[in-house]
Amino acid sequence: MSENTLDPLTLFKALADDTRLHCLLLIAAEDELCVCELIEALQQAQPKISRHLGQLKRVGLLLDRRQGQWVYYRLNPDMPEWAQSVIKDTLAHAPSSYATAMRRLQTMGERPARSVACCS
Amino acid sequence: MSENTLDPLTLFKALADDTRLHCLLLIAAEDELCVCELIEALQQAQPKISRHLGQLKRVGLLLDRRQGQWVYYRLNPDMPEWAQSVIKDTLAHAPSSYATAMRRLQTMGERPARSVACCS
DNA sequence: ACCAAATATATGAAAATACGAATATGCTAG
DNA sequence: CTAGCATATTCGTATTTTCATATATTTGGT
Repeated sequence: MSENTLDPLTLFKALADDTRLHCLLLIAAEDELCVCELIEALQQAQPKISRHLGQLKRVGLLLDRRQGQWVYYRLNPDMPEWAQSVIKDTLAHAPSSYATAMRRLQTMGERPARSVACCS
Repeated sequence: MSENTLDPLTLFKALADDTRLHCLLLIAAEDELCVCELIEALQQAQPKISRHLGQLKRVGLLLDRRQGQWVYYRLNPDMPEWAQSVIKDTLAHAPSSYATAMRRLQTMGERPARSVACCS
């Protein structure tokens, strides 16, 4: 299905776009986010966010799960160690740019309830 | 002159090309390499190598010094901590692809003498 | 079954990037 | 100063990537 081993070039290409990088960093910081939250945080059109999330998923950086009408994305825990380190290092550096998106996220009303699938 | 603070997006864009990534990793592994060594190791045309090295230098990842007819490139020690970590993590992962280039480098005859500029 | 909300995908067009070929620059030797 | 080697840059083109718009899919509610 999706390519198995993530190589450095593929990782860096995936991170070489503003929208993708922000999505990934926000998700890494928040553990899990749904598409509508990313749309709000980054103030970007829905197809744009969705397309980029799709790419990140396809190269093995993200996993998704559907809960009702929402789709939540999280880091793929099977990502190679070194790739996780790269993301962690980048996240720690935390430039102001991504703090802005984070603020929008936190002041966002109506965030879908993250109920851990209880009753199907 | 060159932009001062290296942001994540700029770093990842710089690493999102096969030639640039290989150049950077080889240089990181060898401390310092001249253009002709990279040409040999990567088996790429001279203007191509030169152009990519120029980009890496412009964003602040590399420094160069001229010694006679040769130009040696090395990592910029003033690069932010997190960026150095990213490179180090990637290097440690060392995919087979870049081992090939490394081998070409080591079996390369006539490598210019790296004499630390003694007599000018 | 039908409608609305959330998300995904397809389709060109526009923008960014990379490339080869030719040329320019800088250095050394004679 | 001329020739030759190593490296850099320019230029036009080809390739890749991104985008907006429209459309499809999935789910929940009525």
